[in-house]
Amino acid sequence: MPELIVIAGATASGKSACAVALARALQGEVVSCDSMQIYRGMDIGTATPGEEEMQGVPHHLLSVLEPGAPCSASIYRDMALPVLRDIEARGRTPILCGGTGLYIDALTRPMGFAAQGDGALREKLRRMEPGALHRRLTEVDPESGARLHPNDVRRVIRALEVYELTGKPLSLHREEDARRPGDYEGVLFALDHPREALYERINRRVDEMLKAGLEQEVRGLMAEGLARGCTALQAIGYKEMALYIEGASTLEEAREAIAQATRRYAKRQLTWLRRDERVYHLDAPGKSAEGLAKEILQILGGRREKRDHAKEQ
RNA sequence: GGAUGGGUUCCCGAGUGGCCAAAGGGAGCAGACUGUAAAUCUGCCGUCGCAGACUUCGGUGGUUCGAAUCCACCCCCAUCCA
Repeated sequence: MPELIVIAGATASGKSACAVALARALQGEVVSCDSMQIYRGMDIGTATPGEEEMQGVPHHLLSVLEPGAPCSASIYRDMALPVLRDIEARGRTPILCGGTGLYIDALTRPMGFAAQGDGALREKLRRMEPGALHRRLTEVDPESGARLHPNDVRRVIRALEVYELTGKPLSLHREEDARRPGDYEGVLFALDHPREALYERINRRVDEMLKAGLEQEVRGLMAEGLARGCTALQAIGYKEMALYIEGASTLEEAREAIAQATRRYAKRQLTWLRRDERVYHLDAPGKSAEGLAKEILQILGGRREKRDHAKEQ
């Protein structure tokens, strides 16, 4: 299984710059792994790197979907695999960079994602009350029933959906997946900051986004008549700005709400990364992107040595 | 100076004699996560802890078997009158 270098870490931890520095050192190209930067017209609020930040390094999977288009971990993987293979075919090193943990796993862990979502079926299930849904799941798939909290309606519905669509319980799909290899062996790096410092960086970044014209960006998207439930409008920064633009909040309230939602998001990312045993945690404070890239190269070198060693034995 | 309304645990906010360490929400912390993942969901949340104990509801002093809740005085805040 080929290795895939992944720059992970919470939002605002400095991933983009680090990925660029590493790409320059490795003759590599950056592949974004971000569920929101993938959308067109959402550059400011998602902190999509601009020309200058990219420093000539090719970037992929940024701004490639229409904001109204659906996306999912599975769709993302279908788009990312050919990109990764193309980069490799050209003799260059892909560097995955992004904060969407599930998307990272879609490429680096064996995940089948069973059946495609079925809107009508979901709609039908959504009409049932949560307790009944959960009881039904427990009947057809006791394992998933035990694993999922009755209030986790979204996942309960998905588990039921998978069963209805494939005739096989989700837990069985997961078991089968676990026996297959993933597409890549992920080598993940997280840029760690003390919590307070990270929150400080987030606050600063929100102010910068506002200054850079987030309001105009959101107005532009709204003018396109996006459906209220679409992916783009569930992005942090966008839903809050939409409220402000509609007059439901003040600008100051929107700013605070964005910063707060971003902090909570960062926290969830940290939880996700903490339980991922593959992650190399790098102390980021005070270090340049180049310095961090150098550390990563050292770790990669060490891994290679170990691996070659093992082969010789 | 007078009148009225208020001061509750990090914040907002319920609570008007025992069922109150005190509803609810927010924040914070921790966790989950297989086609919505920047989404969605869960737990903890005065202190120590096993039971239980201890300290809290602006301050002080009362009434009472018992007070965040009643009384007195005081301090602050808001609005109105002067």
